[in-house]
Amino acid sequence: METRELRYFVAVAEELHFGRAAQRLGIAQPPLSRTISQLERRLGAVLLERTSRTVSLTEAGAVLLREARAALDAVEAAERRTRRAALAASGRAGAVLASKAGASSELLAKLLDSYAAEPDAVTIEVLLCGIGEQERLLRDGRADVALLHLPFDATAGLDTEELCTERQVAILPAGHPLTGRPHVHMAEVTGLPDLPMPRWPGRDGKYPDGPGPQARDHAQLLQLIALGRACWIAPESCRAQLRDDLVAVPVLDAPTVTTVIAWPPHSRSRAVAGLVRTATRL
Amino acid sequence: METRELRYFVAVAEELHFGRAAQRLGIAQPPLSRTISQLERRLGAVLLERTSRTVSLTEAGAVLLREARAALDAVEAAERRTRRAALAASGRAGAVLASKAGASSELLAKLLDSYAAEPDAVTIEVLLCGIGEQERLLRDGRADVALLHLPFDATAGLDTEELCTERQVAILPAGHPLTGRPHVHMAEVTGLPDLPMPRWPGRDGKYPDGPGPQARDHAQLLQLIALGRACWIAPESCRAQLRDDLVAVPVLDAPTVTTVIAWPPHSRSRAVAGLVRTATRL
DNA sequence: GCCCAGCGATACCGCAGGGGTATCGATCCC
DNA sequence: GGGATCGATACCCCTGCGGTATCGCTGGGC
Repeated sequence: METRELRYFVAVAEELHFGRAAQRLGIAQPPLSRTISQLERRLGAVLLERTSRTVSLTEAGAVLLREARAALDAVEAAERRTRRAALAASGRAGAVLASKAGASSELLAKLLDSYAAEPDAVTIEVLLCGIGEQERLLRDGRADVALLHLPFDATAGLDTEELCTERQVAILPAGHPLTGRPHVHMAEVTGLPDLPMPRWPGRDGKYPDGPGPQARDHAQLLQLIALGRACWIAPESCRAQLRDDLVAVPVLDAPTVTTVIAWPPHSRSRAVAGLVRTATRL
Repeated sequence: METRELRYFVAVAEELHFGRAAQRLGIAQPPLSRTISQLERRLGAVLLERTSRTVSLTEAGAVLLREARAALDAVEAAERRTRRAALAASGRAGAVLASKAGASSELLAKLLDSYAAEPDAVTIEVLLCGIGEQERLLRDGRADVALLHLPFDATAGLDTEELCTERQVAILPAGHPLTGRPHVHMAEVTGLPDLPMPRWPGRDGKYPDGPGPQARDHAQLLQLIALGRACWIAPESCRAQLRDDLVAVPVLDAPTVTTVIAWPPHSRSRAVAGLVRTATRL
């Protein structure tokens, strides 16, 4: 199977429409139809059920969609990592570290400082990204290593080392009645009708249903809390970055957050190994 | 990048010889040279250092070799799993489970029995394989799920669930002085000059250096022990399969062995999910 | 020191196959 | 029933992959 065939199939499987898929791929519809038929013949499996009005995935097609995405990610990763290795050899950027924007910035700063002091340190490019994006970045080679936060991020298929564990705090607008308390419980925070939890967009860019306001990033989130429209629960290390108009109160029964450093299991380059070693020594 | 290019590159990178690589690929040498040059030009990276006598990998080439193998495994897995899904849909085999030959056969039997009793059970094909082979089988799609034994097998890049933990026993020939003891310590077993540990072939098929006799599989191993030429340390569940001329003695300070069920993280099919669920309930 | 063997690169050719246009056949909607 | 929509088919062109012949370089043998 060639990656071209996989790319074509993924396009059709996602669009469920040969015409649109062909447009997306920048080719005409007939060669696309032909390629898919060839793929089906070679695999000995019907991948798509076509009536002349609708296209739908068969069981085997669903499997191939899942597997093809993974395989294409791996191919893309190979390409990106090779390019990066060539740059590294010629003295340019060494590795890319992905971290959630706004999270654990002090840990990140300490890590980068300590690593830079290592004798064989290379340049580390930092890629700040959205929630849950790190796994994809690692899989398709845009990043070599990432900081994840359990239990929020999935670590399936990644190698990890634990770095630190911390409790969580509730972020509330200054002046809210609860801010006078030395600590609170989950139920007291999640049950506030006037301060619901904001909703985050999922991977598809859509917001889940619910009562809370919509927030796209950290700045919006903090703004919403300051405006008295929402509250939030976050690792206590975020206290260092809090604005004056926000107050953090420890939540006694919130799950603790563990920050881990993660990398794709088979690709432990010198730069990644050095970063991991430095991180575990912090 | 097309898989054809990756296959070609891997062949050259492994042979470090264009002629032999071309032969292995079943093509002539010139198109191979051309394809590699094109690949290098497109990546903007020198992958191979050629003098007219020798070929060697550059840094970037080593990275691509590693990544290309992973990517090709993923593509192969996509192909195999799709074929299998098509067969499953037409009522044939449902999933392939890999397990070390001769290991934890009672657990395996219980698992297969319990799973078969599930309402939505499909046919499970069992693939008995050699030491350390399971990871590769899972990665390239020849197997969907495997039984692994920690700390011997690597679980990097796999999702796992623990099934059971057991102590280890020393396997000795009947009549050996230590067989009268209720238990022994590691040092007493590993230090026996007359009963060294057998050597196993690695992934490359070669035997490591050392004093012990060479063994290729379980039967040979047991035969060697019965002959008084070797001893072995194994999980205690293997007692059930022991021949009369062998004796198992608990080893107090041997590391415990944990059997886990493992599967590739992104591909949790219905059959795999069912097997895992059944296994954790045992 | 010269020549030959071995190896990768280059030049050139033929054709399989990937991509394009035109069109057909089927289905849904008004 | 006619038009619109969509995937499949027929046919053509040309890219690009693979083949053969050959070159250029290098190391080793005499």
